[in-house]
Amino acid sequence: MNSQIIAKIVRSHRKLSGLSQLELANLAGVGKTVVFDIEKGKETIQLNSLLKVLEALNIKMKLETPLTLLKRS
Amino acid sequence: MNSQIIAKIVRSHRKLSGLSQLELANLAGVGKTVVFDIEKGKETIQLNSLLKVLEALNIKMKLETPLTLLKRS
DNA sequence: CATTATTTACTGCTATGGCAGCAATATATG
DNA sequence: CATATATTGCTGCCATAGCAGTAAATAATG
Repeated sequence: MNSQIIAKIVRSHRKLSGLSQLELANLAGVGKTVVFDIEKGKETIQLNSLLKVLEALNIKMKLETPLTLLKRS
Repeated sequence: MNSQIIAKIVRSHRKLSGLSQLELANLAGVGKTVVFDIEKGKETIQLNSLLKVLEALNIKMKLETPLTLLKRS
């Protein structure tokens, strides 16, 4: 997982949901620049901004660990 | 998934790996403040910083989407 | 209990993320 | 083709993330 893959997933799901970047930004409660930057693969976006956008798109983040402990959504 | 859950996962896995926060920070190539902040549940951590720390702990981030497209690790 | 190691907290500093507004393309629609 | 909408790419500004250094508090060890 890296910012480029996140970019593709966000963009494709935004398109599939029929939202513009501005609409998604408003839905997620972030500025449009954040959506632009995420879809551009920016590595330095902040976690909360990314999580807001993912939540607006109904995409869940999961962490997969070698030890199968504490896996939560 | 939120920053509090990420905090718990990072802390528990760091402990299990026998690393201090400073050692983990050095391994991950970030400042010690970043590890402190992640384990404190800071929401405004930057994505690349988080990804570096997760990678150092061998934790993979995955995105789970309603449409089963583009799932990659 | 005393000593060491670790974690937490605080500091000032620098770099930059996030923001709105505007302009320029690019895309879609009639 | 003409118009409307969406996107990308700028801009300056402000807030703050990240940094190293230090010190205090906590935990671990002999």
